Amino acid sequence: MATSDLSSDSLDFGILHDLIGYRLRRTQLVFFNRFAEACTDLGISPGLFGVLVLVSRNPGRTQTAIAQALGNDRSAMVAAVDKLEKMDLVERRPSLNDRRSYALYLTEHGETFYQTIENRVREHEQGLESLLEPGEKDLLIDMLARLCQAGRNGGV
Amino acid sequence: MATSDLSSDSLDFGILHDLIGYRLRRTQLVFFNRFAEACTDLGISPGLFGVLVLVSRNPGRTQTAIAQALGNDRSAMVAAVDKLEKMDLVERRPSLNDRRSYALYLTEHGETFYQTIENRVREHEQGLESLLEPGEKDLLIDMLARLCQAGRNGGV
DNA sequence: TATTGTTATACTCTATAACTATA
DNA sequence: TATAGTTATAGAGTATAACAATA
Repeated sequence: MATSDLSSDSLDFGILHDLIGYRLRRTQLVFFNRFAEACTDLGISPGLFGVLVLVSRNPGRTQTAIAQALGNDRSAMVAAVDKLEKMDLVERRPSLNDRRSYALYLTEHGETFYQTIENRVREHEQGLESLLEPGEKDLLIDMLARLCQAGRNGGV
Repeated sequence: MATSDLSSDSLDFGILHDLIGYRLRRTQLVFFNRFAEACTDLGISPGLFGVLVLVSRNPGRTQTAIAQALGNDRSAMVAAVDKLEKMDLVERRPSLNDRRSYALYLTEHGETFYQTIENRVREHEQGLESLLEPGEKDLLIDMLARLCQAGRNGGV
């Protein structure tokens, strides 16, 4: 194979490298994969981790409340809570004032497990954060939060 | 329904709001949905747009070369190129020096179409970019590019 | 009538393995 | 033997529609 063909040298990305959306997608994929590497032995995906955080910080909320906060459909919560319940991390308790809904709580094991995985996630975050200059992370988070607000309305 | 229950007030996101990965996921979802709104009538998803850009800027490359540049598996390119070919935007030409592979080119219609959609995407980008202060976009792109490099090796 | 949890369903995206024809 | 394109397949992730129980 000659090196003069068109198969091996780097490609021109044109507008792609200047598009926030494209950069977001690629970077988010990196974070997702790195998260999976860091937490796969614990059986927790980024999505499940989000549920754990919200249940930990907001015990007693319903599945729908957690789903709405995370921006997911409530139907997606069923399998997620099923999985977390089978792992003995979360439990559904009958809601006191509304017999249609469950109140979600971390189990005793879930509380200690949560500390473990939150530490793991903090380490994971700090590892990636080290690619930024001091103070840049806060600005990055702030910019992403502002861009996210475009999702709340149709206009810009 | 009383307002004193635990269903309606905003939730505590704990560590989640400080995690770059979580912010990336939410923001990327907003961009994806906005892109879809802007380009759904043209039948082009963000992924297909990436293929169009790379074929436009690098005519004659193979499917595998495009796939690798975009970080996708070769097998995913088959359906993508099939779709773009049915839309008369891209054509597979037999490769001159390797009868296993195809060389990808924009069709004549693809060239004019590409100008249309690139303009559409530029408008879309500028709309979201307006949520940032002047000069912030370049820094954002730069930070995302640095974070992306964590995907090229296992270390940090 | 509206809402909660649930089920069934489907659609996208993505990755893997195996096949063929070439190299 | 290795590679390009292809196919079949499977796994996430996500969304919609409809249902029973309850509000």
